[in-house]
Amino acid sequence: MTEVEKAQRVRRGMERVTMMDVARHSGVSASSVSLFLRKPEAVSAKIAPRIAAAIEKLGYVPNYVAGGLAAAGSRVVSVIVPSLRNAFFSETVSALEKNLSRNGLQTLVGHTEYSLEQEERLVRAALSWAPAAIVLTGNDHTDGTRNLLLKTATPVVEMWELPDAPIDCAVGFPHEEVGRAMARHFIARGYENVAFLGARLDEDTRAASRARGFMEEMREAGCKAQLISDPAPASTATGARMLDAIGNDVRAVACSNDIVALGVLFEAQKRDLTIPDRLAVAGFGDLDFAANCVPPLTTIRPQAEQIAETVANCILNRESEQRSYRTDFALIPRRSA
Amino acid sequence: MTEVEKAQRVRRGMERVTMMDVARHSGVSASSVSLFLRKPEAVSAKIAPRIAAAIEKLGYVPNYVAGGLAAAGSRVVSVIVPSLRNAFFSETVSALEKNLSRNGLQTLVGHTEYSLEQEERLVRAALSWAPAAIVLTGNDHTDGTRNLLLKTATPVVEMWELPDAPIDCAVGFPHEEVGRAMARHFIARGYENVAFLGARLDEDTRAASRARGFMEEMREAGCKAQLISDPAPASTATGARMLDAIGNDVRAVACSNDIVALGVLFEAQKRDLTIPDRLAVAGFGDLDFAANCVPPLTTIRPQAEQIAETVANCILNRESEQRSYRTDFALIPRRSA
DNA sequence: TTGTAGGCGTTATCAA
DNA sequence: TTGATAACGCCTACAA
Repeated sequence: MTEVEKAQRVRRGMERVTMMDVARHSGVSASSVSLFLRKPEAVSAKIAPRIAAAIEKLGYVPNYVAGGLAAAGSRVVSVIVPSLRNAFFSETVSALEKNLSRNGLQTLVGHTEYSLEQEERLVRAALSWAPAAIVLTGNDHTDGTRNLLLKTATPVVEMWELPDAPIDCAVGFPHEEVGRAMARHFIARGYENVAFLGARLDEDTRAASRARGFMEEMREAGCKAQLISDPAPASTATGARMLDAIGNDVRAVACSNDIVALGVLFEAQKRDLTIPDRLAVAGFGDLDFAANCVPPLTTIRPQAEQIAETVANCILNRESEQRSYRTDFALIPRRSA
Repeated sequence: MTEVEKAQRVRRGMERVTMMDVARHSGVSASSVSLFLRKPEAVSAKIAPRIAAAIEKLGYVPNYVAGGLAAAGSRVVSVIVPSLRNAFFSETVSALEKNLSRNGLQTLVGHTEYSLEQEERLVRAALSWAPAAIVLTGNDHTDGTRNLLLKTATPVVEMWELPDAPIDCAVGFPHEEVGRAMARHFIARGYENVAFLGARLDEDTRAASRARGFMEEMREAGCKAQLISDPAPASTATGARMLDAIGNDVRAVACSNDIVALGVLFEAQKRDLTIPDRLAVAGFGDLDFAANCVPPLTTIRPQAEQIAETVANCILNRESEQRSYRTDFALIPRRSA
């Protein structure tokens, strides 16, 4: 069979250019090719260019599947987030991918749509790839997920939250404290009748923690605080809708996140409620628009990049096991509250 | 070695529960276990429960790496997008993942940050996983990428755009027409001095196509149209900044996308420019806030879900090769323009 | 219906 | 430095 014929068969998916083909073509053994691919300097200057030329000519693409099997462990990291549509997580995944790919690791994403059962299914599938690590969001998992993960040797990182009993590593910050910080900000400004507007709190346990911290701190300060909750996902429409549910005498609202807060801003504008004089508004996330909207939004900046970097470090330097890393967050006061 | 000992070794990563272990434990052969896993009904009612019990007890997780090698083809689909931070693509990836995982396919994402060289690297890595398919964004690729993909038997889908010469399948819509549609809308409303505000047009070739279509249609109608371009990524800040660059007599602006348009809305509000009386604004994307902002935003709805579904179909029904599928888009007129 | 044998394309271990 | 050889864990014939 000529090389042209082989190329045709390859294109039709009947065959595939293997390391052995490269070896034959350059007159060396497959092991030398393998060695060249992993440590080019370990092979003599005589055959290196021959191998390189053969790879180029034959269009050889290494097969990581076979490599992973032989080496007992693949170069993929499985990242499981609640939703990619959520800016926090798409940003985290984005930053994580950047950090990992720099080190030759690839990212396999899954999203749970906030379902713990779906998460378990994804974890099971992820484990099937013998990944270099598994990254999960939060600390709320089914028993099945937990058992699966406790039983495996695969490094596990839980992110965006700090569990009391981490499965392995954890990177995040305490959301209750975020809620408390926002509450103290409100108290300092003299807002004594306030509300928390929460979207999908049953599923978004991090937002629920923020709500809890906020409510507690407020009540401990003797303020009147009500918790509004909408089962719909966070959106500007949800924010606008929740504004209907609060009493006329509420002076300030803390929102699930900036999207919800933006909805409140718009709705307030429609109703001619002056912000912050008539109603103060705060969000969470410091998304792109928070600094530019009218008025600019008081919010909490959570440092998604720092989380991603720390997670990547956890995975790359495996010496540091079973540790929890706390990342920063900062309250950014702006004109809206 | 007792089972407890084995479990310990597994946890330490020294060993792994294989199909053979399950087979031994349930007193059948490995092929029966394999068969059970793929076609549970093909195995006798006698041994099926025994196998199931052993899998459960041993915590067996199938190894897709080995499976993929033996079956010559893995169950991953590699999806490469410019950026996950961009709502269009995170939504597409999200919808795609949903459609694919329903059919037992997993999603491997990569993002290029709008670099064609990075895309080539990602394609090379993707190919190494012997994926079931590769999904790319747009039709602008390096020669290397194109050659790599032309040479392989792996199905390729280009999405979000309709190339003149697709590599394999393509799913999307013509962005020039989107720009023209927006221009016609402006013309119908009597806006005769207009501008296009483009973010990162050198890299975002789809936005550039929209800009081109818009400008051409406008000029063909004898209107005055200027093209503003900012090298920064699309953001509200970029939108606000670009508003500075247009002349005082411009009556309407079409934006790269809704985020940029939102920035314009905010900036206009700061300057007390009434919208749409003093300045009409239109976006692209129909993002969450477009219907709720003040005033609501005239925009183009691109149907990311339809794209994702069609791409998934292309991958799942391989009979339909080398076809281009055109997806819908619609101009949504709202108060801003 | 169940079991046996061979092979998928690499990597790791040794010996030369 | 290089090359032969044995895994890696599973799937797919084929045989029983």
